[in-house]
Amino acid sequence: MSGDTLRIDRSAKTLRTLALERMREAIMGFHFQPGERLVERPLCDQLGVSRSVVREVLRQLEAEGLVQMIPGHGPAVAKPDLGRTDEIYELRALLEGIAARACALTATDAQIASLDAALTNLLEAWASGAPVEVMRATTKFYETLFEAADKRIAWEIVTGLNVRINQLRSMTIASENRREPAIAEMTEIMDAIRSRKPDEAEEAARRHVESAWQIARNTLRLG
Amino acid sequence: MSGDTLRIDRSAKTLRTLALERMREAIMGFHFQPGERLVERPLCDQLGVSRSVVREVLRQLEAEGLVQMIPGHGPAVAKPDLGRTDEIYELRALLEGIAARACALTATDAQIASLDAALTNLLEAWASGAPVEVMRATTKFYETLFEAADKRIAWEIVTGLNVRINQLRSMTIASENRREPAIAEMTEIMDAIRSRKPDEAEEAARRHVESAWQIARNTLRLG
DNA sequence: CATCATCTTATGGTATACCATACTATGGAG
DNA sequence: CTCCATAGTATGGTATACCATAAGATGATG
Repeated sequence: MSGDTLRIDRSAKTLRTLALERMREAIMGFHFQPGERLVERPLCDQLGVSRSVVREVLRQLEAEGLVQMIPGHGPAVAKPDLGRTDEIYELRALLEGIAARACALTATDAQIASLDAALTNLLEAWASGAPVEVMRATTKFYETLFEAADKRIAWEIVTGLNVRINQLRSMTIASENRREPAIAEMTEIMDAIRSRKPDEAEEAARRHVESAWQIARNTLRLG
Repeated sequence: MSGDTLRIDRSAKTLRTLALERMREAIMGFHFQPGERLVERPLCDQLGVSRSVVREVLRQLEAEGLVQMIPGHGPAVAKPDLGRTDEIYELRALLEGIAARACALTATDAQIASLDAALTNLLEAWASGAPVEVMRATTKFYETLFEAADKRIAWEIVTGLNVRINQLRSMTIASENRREPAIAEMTEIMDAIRSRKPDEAEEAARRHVESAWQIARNTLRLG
C-alpha cells in the first residue's frame, strides 16, 4: 500500500467521518491486505489527517470488526474468521429468510416495485461482469428487502456479518458459473415475494444463502 | 450525575480500556440517564483522564450503540429504541432458540455441567432478589449456553441486542411475579438440553424470550 | 561463529493547546 | 414589552508534543 490515493480534503462533513468512510472503503475494497499492519503515523500521512483522527477512526473500525488490535503491535486489518464462516452463513440464512418472509407478508406495492428495480439493477451488474458492481447491487437489493420487511436491526446485523466474510463473498461472486444460479435464485425470491408467498420466499432466501455457502466452502477447501 | 465515583486509576491495562469498561458499566447500570448529555470535558474530570481517551472511548461506545451522537450537540447516552423492541425480541427468540438447539445436539457433558452450575447461580440470584444480580447471572447463563453451542458470533449479536433494551430488560426482571415463571422457563430449557431434545430446547428458549417480550410490551403500554 | 547485552528507533499511549462553531444571555431599539 | 443583534462562552474538532515501552539492530565477548 503506497501513494496518496487515500488523501482526503476537508469540506462538508467532519474530517473523522470522511476518514472513516475512506478507510472502510479501502479495507473492504482490498486496498489493504487482510492482516496488513495499520501503523498510525504512516496512515496520518496517507490520509492527510492527524493522529487523533486516525486513532478515533481505528477505534470505530475496530468496533465494526474491520480492524483488529494485535497486542503489542497495534492495529491491523482484520483477517477473515475462517473458523466462523459456517456460523456466519447460518445466521445470514436465518436472517435473510425471515426478512424475505416478512417482506412477502407486509410489503407495500411501492416497496415491491423498489425491489423489482433493485433486482433489475442487479441483473445489469451481473451483465457488466464486474464483481465489485455485483456486490454493490446485491447489497442494495438486500437493503431494499430488509427495509421493506421493516427489519432494520436485522439489516444492521447482516451488514456486520458481511463485513467479516467480505473477502469470501467477493470470491464467491467471482467464481465460475455463479452467475446463472445466482440470478435464478434471486428471481425465485422476488417471485415468491411478488406473489405473497411467505414460506416460499423464506425458503428461496435460505436456499440462496446456502448455495453461496456451498461455494464458499469449496473455495476454502481449495485454498 | 456528579461526584468522582467513576475515577479510574492507572495500573494494569490501558487507561482507555479501563475507561471504556467504567463507562459501559456506568451507562448499563443507569448511573447516567438515557438521553443525558455526555459532555467531554466534565467526563475527563470525572474519569480523571484526558480528552483523547474520552473521545476514543466515546467512539467505541457509539459503535456499540450505547452512545448516540446528536448532530451539533455531541454525545449523549443512547435512548432505547422503543420502535424496534419487537424486532429485537423476535431476533433474540430466533438466536437463543438456535443456540439452545445446537447445545442440546452437541454440548459435551462437561459443558452441560457448566450450564447447570450457571443455572444454580441464577436461581441463587433470584433468591437474593437483587435485579442487577439476576441480570448478571442470566447473562452468564446464556454466555455459557452460546459457548457450549459454539455460537460465538450469535452471542456477540445477542449481547449487542441486549444493550439496546437494557432498560426494558431490567424492568422486566423487576416486574411482579416474574420470578417463578422465569425460573420455570429456564429450567425447561435446561431439562431439554440435558435430555438432548433439540426441538424442545429450541421451543423452550423461544418461549422464554416470548414471555419476557410479553412483559416488556405490558411495561411499555403502561409507562 | 554464536549468543547475549545494550542501544537505537519505531510505535502506541497520553496530555494539552488551539481553533471553529453553535448556543445563550444580555442589552438596545422599535 | 418584545424582538433582534451582538458578544461571550461552552463545546466539539483538530493538531501536536511528550513519554513509556517494545521490537530490532549492532557490537562485543565467550
